[in-house]
Amino acid sequence: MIIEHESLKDTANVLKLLGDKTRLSMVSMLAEQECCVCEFVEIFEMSQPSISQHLRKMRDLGIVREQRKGQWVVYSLNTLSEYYLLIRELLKHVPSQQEKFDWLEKKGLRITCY
Amino acid sequence: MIIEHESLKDTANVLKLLGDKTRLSMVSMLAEQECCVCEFVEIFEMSQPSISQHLRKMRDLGIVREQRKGQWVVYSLNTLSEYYLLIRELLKHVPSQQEKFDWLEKKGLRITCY
DNA sequence: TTCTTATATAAGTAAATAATAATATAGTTA
DNA sequence: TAACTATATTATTATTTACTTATATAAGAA
Repeated sequence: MIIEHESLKDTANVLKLLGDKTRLSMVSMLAEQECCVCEFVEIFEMSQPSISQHLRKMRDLGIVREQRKGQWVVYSLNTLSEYYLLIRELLKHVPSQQEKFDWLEKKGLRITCY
Repeated sequence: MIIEHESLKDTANVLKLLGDKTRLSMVSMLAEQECCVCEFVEIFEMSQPSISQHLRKMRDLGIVREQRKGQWVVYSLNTLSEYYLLIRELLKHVPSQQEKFDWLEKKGLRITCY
C-alpha cells in the first residue's frame, strides 16, 4: 500500500495535539464510541471549559467532528480526515478506553439517547 | 500481529516529543541514516545547544542513542526502544528527508568517516 | 602543553500551552 | 415567558517549552 505523505509540519501538528494524555484518551474513546461533552467532563474530572477547549483544538484540525443532538453536542472521530489513517495507527499503541465507558454506565452518567 | 500496548501516558509522551517539527525531522533523518550533531546544526540552522537539547530529550526517552566516534558524537535510532515500532509507523506519514543528506553532501558538510 | 573543534550543560528569557473564572449562547422544561 | 442544562468563548494566570548566551568537557592537532 502506498501512503500519500502528509507534510512533516502537518504530521508534527497532529502529534503535538495528541501528545497530551487528555486529548489522546479522548480520541481513543471516540475511536470506540461517540461521546458527548458532559461525559468527557465527568470522565476527566476537569472543568467544562477545559474539555471544550481540548475538543476545539481537535475540531480545528479536523480530527473530530461535532453534531448537536438536542441539548447535547456529540463528538465523533472524523473518518474523512486526512489524518484518520495516522490516528488509527497511533491508537494501536494505546490501551482500550472501554473501562471509561463502563464507569459512565455504572454511575448512570452515560448519555444513551443517540 | 498482537501489539503489546504501551500505556497511554507513555505514548502521549512519545507523541509530544515528536510533535515538534525539528525533532520529527531528526528522527526521520535517523531512520534513514546515522547523523552527527554538527550535521544537525547545519541542517536546521539552529544553535548547537538547541540541537543538543532536542537530542537529549529523545535520548532521555530512549528513542535515539549516541555513540562517540572520535571527535564526533553520532546519533542513531534506537531499534531496541519499546517505542521503535510506533515510531516506524509514524514515520510512514513523513516525507523522506533524503534531500537534507544531499544538501550536506553538496555543501561538503557530510561527516563520512564512520 | 596550548589551541581548536565538537558537544553538553546550566541559567535566563520569551513564547506557547493548559487551566481557571467569568460570561455568552443555545436548547429544554415548567 | 423564566429557569435550567449543556456547551462555547473570552480573559487571565500559571506552567511548560524552546531558544539564546555563557560555560564546561572531551577529543584531536600543533
